Amino acid sequence: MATETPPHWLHPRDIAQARAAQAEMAALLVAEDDLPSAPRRLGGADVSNTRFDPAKLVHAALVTLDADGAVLAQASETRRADFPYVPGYLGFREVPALAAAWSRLAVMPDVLLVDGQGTAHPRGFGMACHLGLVLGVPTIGVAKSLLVGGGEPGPAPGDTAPLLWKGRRIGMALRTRRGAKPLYVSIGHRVSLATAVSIVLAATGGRRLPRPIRAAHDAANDARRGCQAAEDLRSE
DNA sequence: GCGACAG
DNA sequence: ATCTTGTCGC
Repeated sequence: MATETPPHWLHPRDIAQARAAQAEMAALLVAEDDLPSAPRRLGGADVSNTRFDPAKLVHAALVTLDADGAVLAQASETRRADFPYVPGYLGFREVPALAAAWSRLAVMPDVLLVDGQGTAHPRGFGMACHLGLVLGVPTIGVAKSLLVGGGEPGPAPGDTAPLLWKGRRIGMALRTRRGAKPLYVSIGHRVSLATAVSIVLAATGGRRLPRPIRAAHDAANDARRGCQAAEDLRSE
Protein backbone atom coordinates (compact mmCIF):
# COMPACT_ATOMS: atom_id res chain seq x y z
CA MET A 1 0.00 0.00 0.00
CA ALA A 2 1.78 3.13 1.23
CA THR A 3 4.50 3.04 -1.38
CA GLU A 4 5.13 6.19 -3.37
CA THR A 5 2.67 8.89 -4.34
CA PRO A 6 2.74 9.83 -8.04
CA PRO A 7 2.57 13.64 -8.46
CA HIS A 8 -0.72 13.56 -10.32
CA TRP A 9 -2.38 11.82 -7.39
CA LEU A 10 -2.14 15.05 -5.44
CA HIS A 11 -1.57 17.65 -8.15
CA PRO A 12 -3.25 16.73 -11.44
CA ARG A 13 -2.86 19.33 -14.18
CA ASP A 14 -6.54 19.23 -15.10
CA ILE A 15 -9.84 17.46 -14.63
CA ALA A 16 -9.05 14.82 -17.22
CA GLN A 17 -5.86 13.82 -15.46
CA ALA A 18 -7.63 13.99 -12.09
CA ARG A 19 -10.26 11.60 -13.37
CA ALA A 20 -7.61 9.19 -14.61
CA ALA A 21 -5.78 9.44 -11.29
CA GLN A 22 -8.96 8.51 -9.43
CA ALA A 23 -9.28 5.39 -11.55
CA GLU A 24 -5.68 4.42 -10.77
CA MET A 25 -6.15 4.97 -7.07
CA ALA A 26 -9.57 3.31 -6.87
CA ALA A 27 -8.00 0.06 -8.09
CA LEU A 28 -5.77 0.05 -5.01
CA LEU A 29 -8.47 0.44 -2.38
CA VAL A 30 -9.00 -2.26 0.23
CA ALA A 31 -12.65 -2.82 1.17
CA GLU A 32 -12.10 -5.27 4.02
CA ASP A 33 -11.38 -4.56 7.66
CA ASP A 34 -7.69 -4.01 8.25
CA LEU A 35 -7.68 -2.14 11.55
CA PRO A 36 -7.44 -2.88 15.29
CA SER A 37 -10.53 -4.14 17.10
CA ALA A 38 -12.27 -1.86 19.58
CA PRO A 39 -11.54 0.09 21.67
CA ARG A 40 -10.00 2.24 19.01
CA ARG A 41 -8.53 5.70 18.78
CA LEU A 42 -10.75 7.58 16.37
CA GLY A 43 -9.47 10.33 14.16
CA GLY A 44 -11.37 13.14 12.47
CA ALA A 45 -10.54 15.11 9.33
CA ASP A 46 -12.10 18.31 8.06
CA VAL A 47 -11.34 21.48 6.14
CA SER A 48 -12.58 25.05 6.63
CA ASN A 49 -12.81 27.78 4.02
CA THR A 50 -13.26 31.54 4.18
CA ARG A 51 -15.89 32.85 1.83
CA PHE A 52 -14.79 35.39 -0.74
CA ASP A 53 -11.18 34.59 0.08
CA PRO A 54 -9.01 35.88 -2.79
CA ALA A 55 -6.06 33.88 -1.39
CA LYS A 56 -8.10 30.69 -1.72
CA LEU A 57 -6.79 29.29 1.53
CA VAL A 58 -7.80 25.87 2.82
CA HIS A 59 -7.46 25.24 6.53
CA ALA A 60 -7.16 21.50 7.15
CA ALA A 61 -7.32 19.87 10.56
CA LEU A 62 -6.89 16.40 11.99
CA VAL A 63 -7.70 15.24 15.49
CA THR A 64 -7.21 12.02 17.44
CA LEU A 65 -9.62 11.11 20.22
CA ASP A 66 -9.34 8.35 22.81
CA ALA A 67 -12.08 5.80 23.49
CA ASP A 68 -13.81 8.32 25.75
CA GLY A 69 -13.86 11.09 23.20
CA ALA A 70 -11.07 13.15 24.76
CA VAL A 71 -8.72 14.91 22.34
CA LEU A 72 -5.30 13.25 22.42
CA ALA A 73 -3.75 15.25 19.60
CA GLN A 74 -4.54 17.64 16.81
CA ALA A 75 -2.71 19.23 13.90
CA SER A 76 -3.65 21.72 11.23
CA GLU A 77 -2.23 23.00 7.97
CA THR A 78 -3.16 26.13 6.03
CA ARG A 79 -2.19 26.52 2.39
CA ARG A 80 -3.48 27.88 -0.88
CA ALA A 81 -5.81 25.56 -2.75
CA ASP A 82 -4.16 24.57 -6.00
CA PHE A 83 -7.31 22.93 -7.25
CA PRO A 84 -10.82 24.47 -7.44
CA TYR A 85 -13.91 23.05 -5.84
CA VAL A 86 -15.45 20.72 -8.38
CA PRO A 87 -18.07 18.20 -7.21
CA GLY A 88 -16.52 14.76 -7.63
CA TYR A 89 -12.94 15.99 -7.28
CA LEU A 90 -12.89 17.35 -3.75
CA GLY A 91 -9.91 15.20 -2.78
CA PHE A 92 -7.57 17.11 -5.05
CA ARG A 93 -8.47 20.30 -3.21
CA GLU A 94 -8.35 19.06 0.37
CA VAL A 95 -6.07 16.03 0.61
CA PRO A 96 -2.74 17.85 0.07
CA ALA A 97 -3.25 20.04 3.15
CA LEU A 98 -4.64 17.16 5.20
CA ALA A 99 -1.65 14.99 4.31
CA ALA A 100 0.69 17.75 5.48
CA ALA A 101 -1.14 18.00 8.78
CA TRP A 102 -1.02 14.23 9.18
CA SER A 103 2.77 14.21 9.27
CA ARG A 104 2.66 16.42 12.34
CA LEU A 105 -0.05 14.59 14.26
CA ALA A 106 1.56 13.36 17.49
CA VAL A 107 -0.84 10.48 18.14
CA MET A 108 -1.98 8.38 15.20
CA PRO A 109 -5.62 7.18 15.19
CA ASP A 110 -6.58 3.62 14.26
CA VAL A 111 -9.18 4.85 11.81
CA LEU A 112 -9.97 8.28 10.38
CA LEU A 113 -13.51 9.62 9.95
CA VAL A 114 -13.51 12.01 7.01
CA ASP A 115 -16.04 14.78 6.42
CA GLY A 116 -17.14 13.83 2.92
CA GLN A 117 -17.96 10.84 0.73
CA GLY A 118 -15.97 7.62 0.51
CA THR A 119 -17.11 5.21 -2.18
CA ALA A 120 -20.49 6.98 -2.39
CA HIS A 121 -19.07 8.77 -5.39
CA PRO A 122 -19.59 8.71 -9.19
CA ARG A 123 -16.36 6.76 -9.69
CA GLY A 124 -16.23 5.13 -6.26
CA PHE A 125 -13.44 7.38 -5.10
CA GLY A 126 -14.54 10.19 -2.81
CA MET A 127 -12.13 12.18 -0.69
CA ALA A 128 -12.24 9.68 2.18
CA CYS A 129 -10.86 7.05 -0.20
CA HIS A 130 -8.34 9.56 -1.52
CA LEU A 131 -7.04 10.50 1.91
CA GLY A 132 -6.96 6.89 3.11
CA LEU A 133 -5.01 5.70 0.11
CA VAL A 134 -2.50 8.56 0.18
CA LEU A 135 -1.89 8.10 3.90
CA GLY A 136 -2.19 4.31 3.83
CA VAL A 137 -4.63 4.53 6.72
CA PRO A 138 -8.12 3.11 7.40
CA THR A 139 -10.73 5.78 6.60
CA ILE A 140 -14.51 6.16 6.66
CA GLY A 141 -16.51 8.65 4.62
CA VAL A 142 -19.10 10.56 6.66
CA ALA A 143 -21.13 12.93 4.48
CA LYS A 144 -23.88 15.30 5.55
CA SER A 145 -25.53 15.37 2.16
CA LEU A 146 -25.65 13.35 -1.04
CA LEU A 147 -23.40 13.54 -4.06
CA VAL A 148 -25.04 10.64 -5.88
CA GLY A 149 -27.56 7.96 -4.98
CA GLY A 150 -30.31 7.87 -2.40
CA GLY A 151 -31.76 6.01 0.55
CA GLU A 152 -34.02 7.00 3.44
CA PRO A 153 -33.56 5.30 6.84
CA GLY A 154 -36.21 4.99 9.54
CA PRO A 155 -36.66 7.71 12.21
CA ALA A 156 -34.88 6.03 15.10
CA PRO A 157 -31.18 6.46 15.86
CA GLY A 158 -29.37 3.46 14.41
CA ASP A 159 -31.86 2.98 11.58
CA THR A 160 -30.19 2.42 8.22
CA ALA A 161 -31.07 2.16 4.56
CA PRO A 162 -28.78 1.06 1.73
CA LEU A 163 -27.42 4.03 -0.21
CA LEU A 164 -28.20 2.96 -3.75
CA TRP A 165 -27.02 4.33 -7.06
CA LYS A 166 -27.45 2.78 -10.46
CA GLY A 167 -28.45 -0.47 -8.83
CA ARG A 168 -25.33 -0.59 -6.69
CA ARG A 169 -24.97 -0.27 -2.93
CA ILE A 170 -22.38 2.45 -2.52
CA GLY A 171 -22.81 3.14 1.18
CA MET A 172 -25.39 3.40 3.95
CA ALA A 173 -27.79 6.16 4.95
CA LEU A 174 -27.66 6.28 8.74
CA ARG A 175 -29.99 8.02 11.17
CA THR A 176 -27.85 9.14 14.07
CA ARG A 177 -30.43 11.31 15.75
CA ARG A 178 -34.21 11.47 15.70
CA GLY A 179 -35.58 14.39 13.76
CA ALA A 180 -32.23 15.10 12.07
CA LYS A 181 -31.22 14.50 8.48
CA PRO A 182 -29.38 11.19 8.02
CA LEU A 183 -25.65 10.82 7.54
CA TYR A 184 -24.27 9.03 4.49
CA VAL A 185 -21.58 6.58 5.52
CA SER A 186 -19.36 4.86 2.98
CA ILE A 187 -16.09 3.00 2.82
CA GLY A 188 -12.91 4.96 2.56
CA HIS A 189 -10.02 2.49 2.73
CA ARG A 190 -9.15 -0.66 4.70
CA VAL A 191 -12.54 -0.94 6.42
CA SER A 192 -15.82 -2.74 5.71
CA LEU A 193 -19.12 -0.90 5.44
CA ALA A 194 -20.60 -2.76 8.41
CA THR A 195 -17.67 -1.78 10.59
CA ALA A 196 -17.80 1.79 9.30
CA VAL A 197 -21.45 2.19 10.22
CA SER A 198 -20.85 0.61 13.62
CA ILE A 199 -17.98 2.97 14.38
CA VAL A 200 -19.83 6.10 13.28
CA LEU A 201 -22.93 5.23 15.26
CA ALA A 202 -20.91 4.44 18.39
CA ALA A 203 -19.07 7.76 18.13
CA THR A 204 -22.26 9.80 18.16
CA GLY A 205 -22.71 11.40 21.54
CA GLY A 206 -26.43 11.89 21.13
CA ARG A 207 -25.60 14.37 18.40
CA ARG A 208 -26.03 14.11 14.66
CA LEU A 209 -22.33 14.11 13.80
CA PRO A 210 -19.77 11.72 15.33
CA ARG A 211 -17.41 13.33 17.84
CA PRO A 212 -14.25 13.09 15.73
CA ILE A 213 -15.91 15.02 12.92
CA ARG A 214 -17.12 17.74 15.25
CA ALA A 215 -13.70 18.06 16.86
CA ALA A 216 -11.99 18.25 13.47
CA HIS A 217 -14.50 20.86 12.32
CA ASP A 218 -13.78 22.96 15.40
CA ALA A 219 -10.03 22.60 14.92
CA ALA A 220 -10.29 23.64 11.28
CA ASN A 221 -12.33 26.69 12.21
CA ASP A 222 -9.81 27.61 14.89
CA ALA A 223 -7.05 27.44 12.30
CA ARG A 224 -9.04 29.70 9.99
CA ARG A 225 -9.83 32.24 12.66
CA GLY A 226 -6.23 32.22 13.77
CA CYS A 227 -5.15 33.13 10.27
CA GLN A 228 -7.83 35.79 10.03
CA ALA A 229 -6.67 37.31 13.29
CA ALA A 230 -3.09 37.37 12.03
CA GLU A 231 -4.21 39.08 8.82
CA ASP A 232 -6.17 41.67 10.76
CA LEU A 233 -3.19 42.56 12.92
CA ARG A 234 -1.00 42.86 9.84
CA SER A 235 -3.31 45.42 8.23
CA GLU A 236 -3.63 47.62 11.33
C1' DG B 1 -30.23 19.68 -24.12
C1' DC B 2 -31.65 20.09 -18.95
C1' DG B 3 -30.71 19.62 -14.15
C1' DA B 4 -27.70 17.93 -10.18
C1' DC B 5 -23.75 18.69 -7.80
C1' DA B 6 -19.58 16.08 -1.04
C1' DG B 7 -16.95 20.53 0.98
C1' DA C 1 -17.52 25.66 2.75
C1' DT C 2 -19.30 30.56 4.55
C1' DC C 3 -22.80 34.62 6.00
C1' DT C 4 -26.07 34.67 11.15
C1' DT C 5 -30.50 35.51 15.80
C1' DG C 6 -33.83 33.85 17.32
C1' DT C 7 -36.66 30.22 17.90
C1' DC C 8 -39.03 25.69 18.05
C1' DG C 9 -38.82 21.24 20.40
C1' DC C 10 -37.19 17.36 23.46
